[in-house]
Amino acid sequence: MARTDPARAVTLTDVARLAGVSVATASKALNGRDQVKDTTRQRVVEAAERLSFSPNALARGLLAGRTGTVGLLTSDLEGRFVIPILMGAEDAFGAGQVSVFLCDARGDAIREQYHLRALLGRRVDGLIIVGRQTDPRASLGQDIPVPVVYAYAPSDHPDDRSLTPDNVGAGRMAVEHLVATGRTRIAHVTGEHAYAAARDRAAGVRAALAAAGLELVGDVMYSEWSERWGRDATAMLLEQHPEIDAVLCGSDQIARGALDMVHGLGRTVPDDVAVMGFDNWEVLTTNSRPELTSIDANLQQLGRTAAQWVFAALEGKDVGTGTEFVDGRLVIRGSTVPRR
Amino acid sequence: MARTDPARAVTLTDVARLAGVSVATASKALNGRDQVKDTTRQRVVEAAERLSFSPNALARGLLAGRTGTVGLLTSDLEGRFVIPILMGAEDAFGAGQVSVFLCDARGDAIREQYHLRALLGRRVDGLIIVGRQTDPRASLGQDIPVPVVYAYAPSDHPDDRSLTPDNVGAGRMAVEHLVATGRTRIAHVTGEHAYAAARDRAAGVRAALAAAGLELVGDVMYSEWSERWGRDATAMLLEQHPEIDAVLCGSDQIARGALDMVHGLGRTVPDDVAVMGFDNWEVLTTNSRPELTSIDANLQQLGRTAAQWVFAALEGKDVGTGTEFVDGRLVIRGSTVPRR
DNA sequence: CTGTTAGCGCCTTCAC
DNA sequence: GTGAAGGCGCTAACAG
Repeated sequence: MARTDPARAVTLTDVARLAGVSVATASKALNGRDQVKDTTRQRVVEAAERLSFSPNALARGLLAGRTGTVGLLTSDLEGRFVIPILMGAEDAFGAGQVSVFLCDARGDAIREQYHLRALLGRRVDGLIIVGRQTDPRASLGQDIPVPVVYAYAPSDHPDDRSLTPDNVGAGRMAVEHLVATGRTRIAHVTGEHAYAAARDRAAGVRAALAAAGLELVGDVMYSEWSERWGRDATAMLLEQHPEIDAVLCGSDQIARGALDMVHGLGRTVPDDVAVMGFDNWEVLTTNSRPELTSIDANLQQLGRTAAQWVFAALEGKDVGTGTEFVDGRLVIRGSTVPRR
Repeated sequence: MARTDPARAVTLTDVARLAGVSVATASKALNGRDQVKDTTRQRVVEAAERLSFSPNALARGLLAGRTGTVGLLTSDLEGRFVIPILMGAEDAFGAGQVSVFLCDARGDAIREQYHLRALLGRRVDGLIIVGRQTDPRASLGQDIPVPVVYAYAPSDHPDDRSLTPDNVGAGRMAVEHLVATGRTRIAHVTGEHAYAAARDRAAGVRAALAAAGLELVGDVMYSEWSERWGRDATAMLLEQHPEIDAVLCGSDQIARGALDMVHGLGRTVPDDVAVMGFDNWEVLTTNSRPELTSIDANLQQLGRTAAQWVFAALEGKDVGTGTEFVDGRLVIRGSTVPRR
């Protein structure tokens, strides 16, 4: 293991001493201030490199009031949503410029408070709160001393700033794609009715069908977000409505189950029946046979925007209030369009 | 959005003034030092609460030389391995006691150096480096001024401290389970030969078969870590070796493909053929029909141990050097044992 | 018991 | 150009 007792971290004082200047001069030299003779700067820089000096960001932050640090507080156990959001945020901040504290509250309000206190104590410059559903979540309140952006799960308070996928639009987009590929007898199998994501997508589906002069085959089928449900629902559908030519599923998991069952009942995808899902979870969509068309929620983009808002707010810009919706993106694969 | 210009964060000085004591006394009162009169402590605590004071961890860290902060530096894009490890680390540290910086180098050495500098500049107390394969990775070197533990991907330097899944043992464990359920004609379909995980598991498989007086059916089949390969390989296997009674797959993804193909060729799982995988990736294992037996790598445990080592090293304890292997855990589901 | 003093590492005035 | 001094918020050591 690396040296455990580092004697003492190297400080600006050490660099200054080695370069034979005062700390003030060393500071100026290293920070590109212009009131330093070139040769002096040279000496200081060399000394810093020789000691592999890295300035103490704590001391700097203490003085500056900025820490270059952001908290990402999530309740998304699996990391399925939070990871792309984290990556988007890193993109926006620039690697190494801003570091991100990632805390997982595990759906526990007490733990969330703990982490919140810890983050504020560490003087993060801003907070991004990531939920695991798109249903509004309880606001952290208005008296947090740093900018807060709610991502994925919007805040339930209108004065907060939130960013969430446009699931109504995603539902619409899905149906428009199916209609464009010539499908007219479309069913919708989705997850729990308790989830806004399920209800919103269904609303978009209905709207787009109406706009196309079509009707949904059967009712929207709500149940659990699982492959099992996808299989069961599809079996019922094909039994009751054999004329179906598309099963639009509320998630990629459900779609995988649907795909399975369509095959199991001797029909082909996409020729007899198109199947598509939502989320574009690649491990599911790119490994099925055929690969699965899906709507990607653009979470990385969402994370990038959230980070930009935090940043903008820090600079005193007004980023507004309320919830903004991020457009999804259609990813077409073999389950809706035959390879030619 | 929350208040953007916080005037100024509330400081111990504010609390002290409101309570009518000196900052030193306020500090002692809030930190449970015993040389404070009870009524005074009361007043200070009340003042702190009224102002919702939270101590500046930067200032504290500056003084103490400890920041209560750990860096988790990963190259695991998907977060599949890093998330359980992060959670284990949080468990070990205790929520709110230690905060974790999560940085994703995205497999880029330059970006890794950037993040490393940033983390050291922020004076993390320790580092956990998480790779995305179990193959040894380049050491960060011996002159990092804080304890470093390599998790999942061990370091290639013998003086570093590493923690990685015991894949040989996992392979053995898998075969022992299959043999215990009465299987004797076992094939092994796995991922890329370039991955130590694939080779190690295969070595364990061979060892356990030999110990049981059995032989592998055909050769170990190496190719890609995908469902597609699981399907293709299984089709070939059942064609060439129709006597097979178990397909042991190198990952859950491959196992899903195998399951698919066994069904597709009109055999039943687990009655005719048992199927099992590795990793216990629940979205795959618990949604198949039947559910998939797998070996869980105990990554959360791995994260917990890594964190404990960092912690121990910080307290000057010797945590040794070299690579330690974490045992896997057999998770039995319907794909190897029929429900009765 | 409480207050004063000093200093953690750094940066920013302000003299020289 | 360079150095000395002050202060960011906090705690430990020492006075009172």
